[in-house]
Amino acid sequence: MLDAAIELFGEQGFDKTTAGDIAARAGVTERTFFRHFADKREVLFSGPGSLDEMVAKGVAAADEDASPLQMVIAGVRQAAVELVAVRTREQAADRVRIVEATPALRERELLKMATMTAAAQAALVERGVGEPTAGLAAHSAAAVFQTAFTRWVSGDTDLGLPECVDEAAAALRDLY
Amino acid sequence: MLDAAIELFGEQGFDKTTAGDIAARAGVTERTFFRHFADKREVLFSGPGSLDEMVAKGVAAADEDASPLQMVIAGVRQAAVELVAVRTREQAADRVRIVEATPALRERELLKMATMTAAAQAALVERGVGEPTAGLAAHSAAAVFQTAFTRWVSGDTDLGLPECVDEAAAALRDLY
DNA sequence: TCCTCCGATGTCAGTGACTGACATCGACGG
DNA sequence: CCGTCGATGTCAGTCACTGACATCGGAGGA
Repeated sequence: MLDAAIELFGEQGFDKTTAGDIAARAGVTERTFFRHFADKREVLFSGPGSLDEMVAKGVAAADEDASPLQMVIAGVRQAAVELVAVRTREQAADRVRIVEATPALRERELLKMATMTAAAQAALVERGVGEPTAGLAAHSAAAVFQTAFTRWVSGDTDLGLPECVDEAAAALRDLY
Repeated sequence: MLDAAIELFGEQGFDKTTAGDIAARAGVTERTFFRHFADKREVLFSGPGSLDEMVAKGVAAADEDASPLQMVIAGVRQAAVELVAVRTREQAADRVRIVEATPALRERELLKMATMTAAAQAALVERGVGEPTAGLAAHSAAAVFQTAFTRWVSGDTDLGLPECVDEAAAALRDLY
């Protein structure tokens, strides 16, 4: 079903593909499609294991005497490690191509990213960081992740995703 | 039309309000509604003067020998100044209440924010900042703006929006 | 003054995303 | 062999949005 969706989106684009098309290729009914996914876009965002949990785990496991920023960055690095275990760069690139081509999908991606940011913030607060600081740090970490992911997918580098995170984190430090 | 929409969303919520309802209260047809707004959500995001332009203007006007981060923050501060000239805190709070209550609207808001971030990044690049640095700085500035805006709207402070931006910018510096 | 043109609006029919209610069917325990 | 239950199919309906075409009122020229 997920495969059917990715195929069709790749072939004819997201907008030209109806929910019925996807269901048909997957051998089910449109109705069952909507029982599995809240809406048509969600097909592309419902892999196993959410970014949220990965990041939260990473933050929780971060070094005791690290700064808030170091803790969240450890969190997104952890997420990066777990992510490459599930998806190849090739798959990620295909997915990115589809998402970038459709505003509606970009929107959904931003929502997922915001959810991850909120999870990171909550995890920081859990570890005793103040609210405003946690929010700022979480957003910074999200920026690092996004920068790293974009670079990784672009193919301009041979680095793995976690190494790209390290690189982006270093660039962030240089902002000051 | 915009007023009709805000009223109805406040009264019965976004989901329970059809595009036809809004049009009817505004004394026009549903079809005309969709000629003015790309979709139902867009009503809440199509005020006069976009954040993008304000930020870009602010970045362009920033001090010559400022750091990239200082430039973008000047940009969002400029946007803050122009924004309070158009909307009262009360109006902003009403709008926030509606948006927060509806995932679909949160999504759209995130898209607008991302657009602003992209504009900020482009403005930085325009002033000679390197791509990755510009991206990170723009995201940081977006985080500052969001933090400031949230605080301003919350009513926990008597500060104006621009002053909240200053406050958040100071908190960002303290991350290091 | 009348005609013409044009932008804004109304009308209508159609597509597609999603939802609720109900029927069906196959596995599984009793 | 029967009852139950979760997953699926069926069907009808609502609503967001779109394209094609008709209408209408005002600005400007003959």
